[in-house]
Amino acid sequence: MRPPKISRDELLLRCANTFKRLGYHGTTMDALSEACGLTKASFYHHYPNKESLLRDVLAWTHERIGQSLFSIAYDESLAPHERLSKMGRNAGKLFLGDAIGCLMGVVAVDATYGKSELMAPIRQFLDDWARALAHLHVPRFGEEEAAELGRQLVADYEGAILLARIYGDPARIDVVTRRALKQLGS
Amino acid sequence: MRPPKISRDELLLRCANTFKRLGYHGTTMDALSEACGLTKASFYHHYPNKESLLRDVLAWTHERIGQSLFSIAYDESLAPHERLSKMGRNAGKLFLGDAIGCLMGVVAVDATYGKSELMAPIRQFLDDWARALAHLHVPRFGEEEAAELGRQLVADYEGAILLARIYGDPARIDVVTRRALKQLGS
Amino acid sequence: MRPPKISRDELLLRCANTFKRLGYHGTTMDALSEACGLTKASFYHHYPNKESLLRDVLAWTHERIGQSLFSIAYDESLAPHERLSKMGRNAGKLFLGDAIGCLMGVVAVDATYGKSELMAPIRQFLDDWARALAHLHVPRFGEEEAAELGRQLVADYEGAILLARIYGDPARIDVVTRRALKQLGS
Amino acid sequence: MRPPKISRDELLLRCANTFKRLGYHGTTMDALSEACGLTKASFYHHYPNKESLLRDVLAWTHERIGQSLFSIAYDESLAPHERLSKMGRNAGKLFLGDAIGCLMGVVAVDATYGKSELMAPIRQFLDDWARALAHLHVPRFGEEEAAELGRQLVADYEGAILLARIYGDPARIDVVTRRALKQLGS
DNA sequence: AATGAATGAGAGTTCATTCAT
DNA sequence: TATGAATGAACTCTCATTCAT
Repeated sequence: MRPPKISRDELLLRCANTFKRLGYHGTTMDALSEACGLTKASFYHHYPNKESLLRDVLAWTHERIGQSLFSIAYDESLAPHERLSKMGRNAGKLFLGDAIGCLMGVVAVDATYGKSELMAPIRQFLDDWARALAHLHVPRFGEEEAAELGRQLVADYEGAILLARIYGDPARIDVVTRRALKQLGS
Repeated sequence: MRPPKISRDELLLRCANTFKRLGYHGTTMDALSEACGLTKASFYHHYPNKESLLRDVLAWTHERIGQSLFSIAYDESLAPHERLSKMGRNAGKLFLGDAIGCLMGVVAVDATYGKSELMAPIRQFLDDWARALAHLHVPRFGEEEAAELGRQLVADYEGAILLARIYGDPARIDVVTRRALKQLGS
Repeated sequence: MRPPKISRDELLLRCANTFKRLGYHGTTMDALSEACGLTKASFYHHYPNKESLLRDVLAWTHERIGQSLFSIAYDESLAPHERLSKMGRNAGKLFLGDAIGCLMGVVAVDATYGKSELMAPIRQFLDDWARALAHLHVPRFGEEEAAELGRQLVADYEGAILLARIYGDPARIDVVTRRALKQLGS
Repeated sequence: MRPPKISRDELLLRCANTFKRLGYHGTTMDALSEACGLTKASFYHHYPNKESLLRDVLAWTHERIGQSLFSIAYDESLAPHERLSKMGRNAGKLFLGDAIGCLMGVVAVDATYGKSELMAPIRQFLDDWARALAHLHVPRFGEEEAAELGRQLVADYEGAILLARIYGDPARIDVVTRRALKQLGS
């Protein structure tokens, strides 16, 4: 048996980028397999269908962004505003590259209203993100208000990412971070 | 000659809602014609293809929201914070109903990256919205800063609408309005 | 009741030209009605369906070409070679104009093998033409050989018309006439 | 990997015959795929659309008839009149079988006037044929007159094939050969 | 007779998925 | 695992024809 031409990680990364760029309905199995350097039939050895692939892509993306972004919020070796700043910088990278956008937001928009079970993992992702951002605000605002601020910041980031995509202008994302830093008080 | 089964306005409204709910790629001509109470073939009597329909739907939506939302910003008989408040209330209605979401945002996400000419009308819509919101902030913040605040508010609203869609919770949109009112100073 | 916007003759002429240009399958009811300056629905007041229209178009064309072309062969006031020459000149006109081609040949090619009842009027047309040309050769070649020469000449003309269409070069048709004149002996 | 149900050659032959029988507009993708023993979707695995298929069918037909018909003209081991006779016999076979007709002529008639780029390969085919026939007449008539005779003979053959199709009488084609042999002088 | 609107049947094409080597 | 071939279902769009004023 030949070894796989592509690792699971590489495959998921490339598929995530493709979904992010084209949306769920706009992404064909051809586009996915080509992005992975496989033929369509070979691709099906890795995933039995488009939806189960998407599920894994969402989970993998959650995991990846959890480690490289959300985790920063809990790094007690840095001051809250330093963590927030670092998170903002990393967000800039994660939501750019290949195509501007947030996979979760993109999928939420065009795969919703018909496949509601896809919304659960997306909500979990956003909840996790909100929790991380909230954590930074607890010292200054208390549990309850921090939770609300976290949710608001997630919405702000998603809005900024969407506009960045539409205008082709990544800088819009940083605006959110700066406003949040001011609010936190550096 | 036989009377039309549906008026142009009614048709565009229903199609707009369908696109908003299912996205561009997720919307089939069958879905559109059924939404209008027509057969697929009859639908083509009104529009020659899906993309030209979308173009008209976008223009019509811009026009409609321009009149019912953006115009409020220029009603000098109200104080700025009253206008902002009214705009927020109307936004709540316009982006709900049938499906939570902003047509422009939805289309931008799943029809982008391939049909860049569709982005122009979407940007114009967002620019118009930002200009209206900016107008309210000029007295207090001056032209330049107001412009920036307008753009930020649009992003905030879009983010809130997206999260409202994902969580099925329309109240998220009001949060943006309240925050903006505080910023304006009532 | 309004008077018709178009006479029967004018309608048949325009439809004949359209069929000649686009072929039977390539001609749509839209093309036919537009050629007649009518809407599609109005067109159906004149003819109930495409095939019965074609039947009339073929009959009318036969009649028309019979009078302006075949009849020349029986004009005993001219010498045979003069009649042949005149027929050649008229053919040049009849098979050009609007589109190079012979309606009968065009229809035979793309409406055959499926609607064989359409072939009968086409054969009658060609038989009539062959008879006319044969008539010119009887004095010199006798009944039997003349009949064969008539059939051959029809084939020669049809071939020349086809090539004239393909190369966009009407002159090809005259070559047949000149060769026939030589054969007849002027 | 699964073996193809049909070879490229077989596919092109069957499609050529189908186009020849039904014309370009009269031939549906269903008819083509059925002729090849494939489903419509499978057919698209071989050719991406109807027009590119036609292009290949024309080129392949040119190639095939070039080898089995035109090449005879250049076989210097036979006397010119023997070559002409042999070409006539082969033509009889090539333009019969499955349906009487010349693919090039059929396509020229019903795919013309709108897709002029399809005419180029058809003209090349006819030019090649004319050149081959001309070659046989050079010894006796000289370059220039031979060229003209070649073109005339092609038109004669096309006319005869058309009439053979209309009357269902293949023998009409041989008449052209006999006349040409007499002209050449045996 | 004229016409804008409507429509069932199909045409060309794409897509997610399966087969067989 | 890899892959060229195959396919049913669905999708966008066209066409001949009918309806209703």
